[in-house]
Amino acid sequence: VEGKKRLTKGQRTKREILNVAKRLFLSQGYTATSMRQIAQAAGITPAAIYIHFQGKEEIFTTLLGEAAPFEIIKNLFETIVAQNTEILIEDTLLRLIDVLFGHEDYLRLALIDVQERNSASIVTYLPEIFPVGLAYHQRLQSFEKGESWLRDLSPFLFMRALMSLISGYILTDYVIRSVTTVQLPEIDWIGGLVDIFLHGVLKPPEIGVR
Amino acid sequence: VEGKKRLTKGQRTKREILNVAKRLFLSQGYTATSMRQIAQAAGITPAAIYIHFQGKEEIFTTLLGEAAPFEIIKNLFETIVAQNTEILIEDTLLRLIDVLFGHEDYLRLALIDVQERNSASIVTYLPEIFPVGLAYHQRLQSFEKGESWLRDLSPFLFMRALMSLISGYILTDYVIRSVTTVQLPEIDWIGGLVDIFLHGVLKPPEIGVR
DNA sequence: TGTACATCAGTGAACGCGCGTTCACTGATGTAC
DNA sequence: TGTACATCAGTGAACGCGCGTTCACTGATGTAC
Repeated sequence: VEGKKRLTKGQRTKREILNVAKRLFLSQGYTATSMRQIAQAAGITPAAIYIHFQGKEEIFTTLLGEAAPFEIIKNLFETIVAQNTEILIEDTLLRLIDVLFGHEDYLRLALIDVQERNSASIVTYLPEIFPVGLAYHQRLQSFEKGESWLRDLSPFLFMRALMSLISGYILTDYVIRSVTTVQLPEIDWIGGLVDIFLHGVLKPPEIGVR
Repeated sequence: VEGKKRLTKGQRTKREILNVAKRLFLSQGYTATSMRQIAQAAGITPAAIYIHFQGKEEIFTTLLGEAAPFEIIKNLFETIVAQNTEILIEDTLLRLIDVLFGHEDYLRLALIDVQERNSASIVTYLPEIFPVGLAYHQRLQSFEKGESWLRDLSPFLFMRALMSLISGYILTDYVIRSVTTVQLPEIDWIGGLVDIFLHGVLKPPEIGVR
């Protein structure tokens, strides 16, 4: 009945090592975090870590593997439906940002990986995510043209614009959160950015003509 | 006449230290780069570094200070002119991306700073750049309304959308450059992204009405 | 239920090594008379 | 032009320290008969 709690002592320790290591890596980076720090935070000696992991390297890669939300994202793109293009894109972006912020740790770990370990972990997943994006773009194009519909854009450009929006939002979010000197008004940022993505910042040149 | 080359031996060594340190920090990160590595690459002993800098810390902050292009960006926003809103925004973005890619090292150093040193160096400049952005937005709004003009957006939202576009473009550029498995078509990425920023990804809902 | 043995999950000390920084010293260059 | 001295730009050895990892050992727990 307690099911989930039926872990051996070893498994619980391994879990604890991963938890504290994640916290330390995120706050200090990979190189600056030592095995002794991890051991102390987990309440064991450094040598005990080597019972559960081959070394520091394996702790980090295990964390990266656990944190990656690629399956969820893939599933999101493949199954999402809506009544027209506009709402579909809007929904997709809102949910995508939701997923990514629910896995914010992954974003930061991946950034550490790229920065300190010359390894682009995202890159290994990218060939997998690519066809998903292209299929999604095709679905967008096949909508009835009575409602608002997609402009004739290169699918690659569309995908990159989408990725730029997401990563740009996340990056500016980091910056904004660390600024305490400037007081920003309360704005529905995501809604606003998605709106700009859909309709642009300009009004159409002339009214009633075009 | 040779003017620029009239440096003392000490000044030349200091310059050399900065050059090699920059290269090492960018490729390995801050913590993973040692003073011995810097000294060896500069052709001196570690102790000699302390003649020119107080320590490792000062080398890094000096590099950050030298690399920051904030004055150029400020100047860009304040002096740029064009015949209408659309062209002005387009020009601004193209030049902004140009400046930032000309100072790509700064972007990476700033990222290292945020990641490994818990210090947001951008943040110290932000209060300075803020009024510049607001003034720019006001200029955009004051254009004659005969041509294409700006939608009625919050200036803060507009600025963030602009920052998102820029940082998103740069981030996706990193990723794309490290992917060698997928062959991408040749596209005018910047032009395409700016176009989407201006007009959105959707066609207007109905033709001839609105 | 009791005993013998294997496995599990650790400890504590040590390995060799590289870290950032300091310090006493040194030869070359510049300056004053 | 020659000499005395100060400053510049380093060297080489050492400081104490923390790093990732290994190794011999140990007590607790699980299993077999």
